[in-house]
This record gives sequence, structure tokens and C-alpha cells, in this order.
Amino acid sequence: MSVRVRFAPSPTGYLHVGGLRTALYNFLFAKKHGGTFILRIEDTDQSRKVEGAVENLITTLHWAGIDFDEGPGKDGNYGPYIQSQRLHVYKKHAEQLIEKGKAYYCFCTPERLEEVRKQQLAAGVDPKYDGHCRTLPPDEAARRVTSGEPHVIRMRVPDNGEVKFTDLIRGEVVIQNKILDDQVLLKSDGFPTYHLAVVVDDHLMEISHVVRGEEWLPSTPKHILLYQYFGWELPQFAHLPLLLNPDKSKLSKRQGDVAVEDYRAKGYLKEALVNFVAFLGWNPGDEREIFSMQELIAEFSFERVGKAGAVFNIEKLNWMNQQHIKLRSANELLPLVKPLVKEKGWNVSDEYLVRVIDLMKERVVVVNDFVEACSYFYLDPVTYDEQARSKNWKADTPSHLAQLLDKLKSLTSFDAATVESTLRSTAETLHIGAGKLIHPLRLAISGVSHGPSLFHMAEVLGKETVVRRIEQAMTKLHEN
RNA sequence: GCUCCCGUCGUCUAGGGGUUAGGACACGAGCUUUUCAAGCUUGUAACACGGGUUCGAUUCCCGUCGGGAGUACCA
Repeated sequence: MSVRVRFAPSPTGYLHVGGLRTALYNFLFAKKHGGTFILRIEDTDQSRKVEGAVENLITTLHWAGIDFDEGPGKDGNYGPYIQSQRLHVYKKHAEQLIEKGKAYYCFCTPERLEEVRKQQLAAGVDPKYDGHCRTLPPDEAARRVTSGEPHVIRMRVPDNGEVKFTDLIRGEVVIQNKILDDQVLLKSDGFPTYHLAVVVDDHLMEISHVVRGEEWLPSTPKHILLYQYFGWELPQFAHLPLLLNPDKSKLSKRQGDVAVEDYRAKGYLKEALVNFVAFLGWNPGDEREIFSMQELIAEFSFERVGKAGAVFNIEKLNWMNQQHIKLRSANELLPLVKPLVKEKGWNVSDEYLVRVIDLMKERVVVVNDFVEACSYFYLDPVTYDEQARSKNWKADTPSHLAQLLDKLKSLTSFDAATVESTLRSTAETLHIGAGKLIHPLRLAISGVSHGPSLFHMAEVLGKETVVRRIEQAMTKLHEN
């Protein structure tokens, strides 16, 4: 049997990192088994529809390297892939169930339902549909439907018995029918509910494995009942553990960023985010942690997916991002850094930027740090770190620096080694430690006390800039 | 409330009837070093609890507790 899996988000906003992981596991599983990965849009709730959300979803998935084989704009033979375009399909199937006696028309108003619920709650009973329309004679129901009375279609759940199924991740799960509600399948606006739409679409699209979040586990028995009512073969189910906030509740906005594009905007690499999210609930069984998409595909399996929820831990993501940045060459990083520099209005050549990236690569966490954490590569310092100044800028510093400046000015080549030997020989002549020149020089040319190798920094900055900044520092730091 | 799921360092996790319970992030110390990182070495830190089963349970069973999810004409 060929593997066909799907990622089926509702277009209610942006791609959530939890959604990214669900999509990723589906994708990995499909690719590993030479299967098909499908994107299906579950937009059956008109009130929650957000303009542009589908496009955004597709763009973000593509950014992450998760491309679908079938989906909106990429037709296989199972389209359309947007549920709002399949309304007639659901209606037909709901009616089929009515004919079989497995579903029935319900004319209860929302007000009555609300009232019933209230009473049940007050009486300490489980809130559940009371079956008011369950026994309506079919001809009467049909008459009321044709007369245009508002109605929904509900599934008829057996009063007893149980539903048993095997989840690829959780093993055997058993649920008693009697706790299941007569779920609405077709809403009064003619749209299906999730429960009808997934089952119908998963069957029609020949989905072999339903891989989704754990929040669907409790409603899976309803879906299984529907498969049985239709006489369809069951797919395999795999319910993924949830992604959690630091306080262990289901990952949500409010406690941090949840949109994939937020992480992208902050300068996280797609490789890092994918790698990180893959490891939230899965591991290869050994001690390797840094994985490429290809490696994930090669090694992924549901057997190695855990059952417990996983806290989304930014610290670890930061570390992984560093690792992936170090794995990339400066040239590969260039296209990511360039737009950020442009945005700042800084005008530097690609060649220069590559040298900056090379110097900073080992000390940034996110790509944005290439511009945020080292502005001295682009602008002369306007302020000087006070702590560093008081520690390293002594009374005799200006005269020492003046000597160094003279020698630097006369240099014909300004590579790191030359600058270093010049500085060291100057220190020797002055009978002072090299540190007496090194620290002030760093402060003068960068304004701060930390950063890449001083001599390489000087080389990249160039003689002209270094000379200018030393002179600036000597006047500015004198004023205080 | 009810139903279901889950429970190894703070976090992500490996492991599994007998182990010095392993790794990673974070944190501490050291080395390196012109600084900051990185890197290397190293330290602190975990089997939720109570009963069983067993020669022996962290591992298997039951219960308790804890956490989460679901309980809609939302997905």
C-alpha cells in the first residue's frame, strides 16, 4: 500500500510551530516511504476565515523546505484540496448516512441546546445532546427539511458498545460509545463539521496514515464509527504529543512566539527550526542532534516518537541555530544578511559583508546578530563603553596610541598579521605590555570591549577607517 | 464533573528487572585567549508517591497524586 499523508490546517492565521512539526512529521514519513504529502485546507468555519492565510501557510511551509505533492494550486487526482470547494461532497455523504439510518435531521435551535446543556449541568449530568430529534419519523423530518426549516444532520452513535483502535504512537485505545455525543456532521449553513469533512476527505483522498496532534485523540472514535457507517477501510492513526509552554500548558501565544514567521523574522535558520521542532518528541536513538532535512527523512519513524508533551525551549533552539550557522559558509549566509544590511541603509559590498560574516559567524545566535550585534563594522562608534573606558583608557593611553597610530599610518599592507606585529613591536619600544595597546585600540575602533579578533577586525575595517577611528577616539575620549 | 492521554536531571531526552541511570541545552569551575564567543575538560542535577509481583524494581501490574487534552452547528 502506498503512503499518502496530509497536513490539514485551518487557515485561521499563521503557521503555528506546532503545525510546523505536524506538517514536518507527515512530510518526513511520506518522503521516507516514497509516498505523497498532501496539503488540504480545512476552512469549514466561515467565521474564522482569515484573508491571505492560505497563501501565508504555503509560503511558510515552502520556506521551511516542506513542499507538498498535492494541494491547492498543485492538483493530483483528488482535488479540490480546499474544503469549502467540496461542500456538495459532504452533503451527499451526510445524506447517504441518513438513508442508512446512521444519521438524522435535527431541528433543535441553538437556544434549546443551550437550555438543555444548562439543565444538565445543573443536574450534574454530562452535557450531551438529549436525542430530542433522534426518533423523529423520517417522513416528518423530510417534510420539515423541504419546507425550509433550519436543520443540521447529526450522527447516530450507538448507546452501548465500544470503539477500539490502535494508534501508532499510543498503542491500543478503547472508548465506550455511551460517552460519545450525537455529533453534528452537517451544520445549518450547509458546511460540514470537522468530523465529517476529515473522514470523507481522508477516505476520498486515499489517506493511508492520519498523523495529527493529540488534541484529536478523544474524537477519533467518532471518526472510526463514521468509517464503519460508510463501510470504508480505516487508515492508520498516529497522534502526536503536544507542544507545551514553559508552564506545560498547550503552546500558545502570550507566552512567547508561536508563529513560524516570527522565528524567521528574528533570524532563525529554517534548518535550525526544522531540526529543533523535529526533536520535540522524536529522537534518532543515539546521541546525534544536528540533522539536515535529508538525514531526518532517512531516520524518521513513529516508533521513535514519544508520548509525553514537550516544552518548547528557546535556549536549545538558540544553540541549534548557532550550530547550523556555523555549518554554513559565509557565502551561504550572505543572501540572508544582505537584506538586513540594506534595510539599515548601510552601503557595503558583498565582499566586505562576507568578511564580516566570517568574523562573526562563531559568535552570533541568530542571523540578525550580524547587523544588530556588530554595528561597528558599518558605522564609526558614536559612544564608547564606559566600563571599558575606565578600565583600559588611562592617562598615558593617548600618547601610546599616538605612537601606534604613526606606525599604522606608514603601513603599506594592512593585513591582520602586519597590524599585530606592528602593535607588538610598538609595545616593546614603549616598554609596556601589548594589552596596554590592544584594549584601547579595540575600544577606539569598535566602541565596545568584546568582539572578534582585534587584528582581523582591523584588517576588515581597513587602514583608513582604523586610522580615522583612532583619531576620533583620541579627541572624544579626551573630552571626558 | 466526566472521558481519554501522559509522568527519567530546570528543559529536550536515551535506557530498561540487577547500570557508576547516558547524552544535549541551561548553569558553575578550569583550560585556551587581547576581549567576547567558540572549542576542550569538568561539576551540580532526575527515575512523582504508595502498594504489590520478584531473589531484586526506576523498568511489569494496581492505586494515588500531578500535568495535559477533549467534552461546540471551532478546528
